Amino acid sequence: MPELPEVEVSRQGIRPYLENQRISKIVVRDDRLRWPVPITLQDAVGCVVHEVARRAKYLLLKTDKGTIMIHLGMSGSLRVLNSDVSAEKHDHVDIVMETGLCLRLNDPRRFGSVLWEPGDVLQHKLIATLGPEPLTDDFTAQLLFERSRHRKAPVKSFLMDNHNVVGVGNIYANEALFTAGINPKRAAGNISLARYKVLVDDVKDVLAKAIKQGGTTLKDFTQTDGKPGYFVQELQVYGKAGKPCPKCGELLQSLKIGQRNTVFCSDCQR
DNA sequence: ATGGTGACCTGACCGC
DNA sequence: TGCGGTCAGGTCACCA
Repeated sequence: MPELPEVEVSRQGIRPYLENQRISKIVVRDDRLRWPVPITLQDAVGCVVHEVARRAKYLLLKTDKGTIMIHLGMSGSLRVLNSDVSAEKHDHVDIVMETGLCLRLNDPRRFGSVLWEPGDVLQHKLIATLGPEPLTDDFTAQLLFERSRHRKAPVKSFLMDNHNVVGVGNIYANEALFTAGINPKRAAGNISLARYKVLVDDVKDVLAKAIKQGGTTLKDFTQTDGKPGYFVQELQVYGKAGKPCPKCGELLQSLKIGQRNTVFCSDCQR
């Protein structure tokens, strides 16, 4: 589920229940996530969460002693509920607040992670080398253009590479390249500045729109039914191989780029 | 440095 | 009903 929009929607959803509240207990039912959940995570107990931030797809629960870093991987999701609600399958970690509410991570595939960084979280190994946030002014066509010169990797792989820009996952890479009219196989180094301008605008548009719409589905993070999820979006190409292109009617093609399913229109995307 | 691949996991789905 | 194969929204480590 999580691409950047869902992570941001999750951040907004959990924030009111965590900010300025003290952590009273952390329950780790299964520490076998992408990286083992560290024992030091318990250092967060007793701390007040003063900010719920986000960097790339990491949610950052900041305290005076350090930061809890949560990544949802491919299948993770978060809920806020009363801590006495019994855990279900794949409910691996609870961060229990003094209010009696807890943040509960469910992650069937265990590709997610929960880590503890006592120092500057932006210097953490997994975060320090990341590219700019797509929804800030740091993400520019000029940057993509310069970074991509002499690169022969497909533009789709280039766009999904966290070192160039964070938070563009498979769905939105497909969507943005479609909207921008760029063939996903085209070498990144072979795309003009003008076309990167279009692409950057379209990446921003599609992400912003998804966040906005995702927000509307998120009625109440404390509900136990209906997980806070993504919902059906107006996706134009993702998951629609073999169907007509929304622009020209030609059938959408699919192929694998970097092991990921890629859908595009061979007429509209050059 | 770059780019391509395997690996980490579970669950849903499809065809036999 | 069961079994095997395939696929899935991420991303790091490793090798040529």
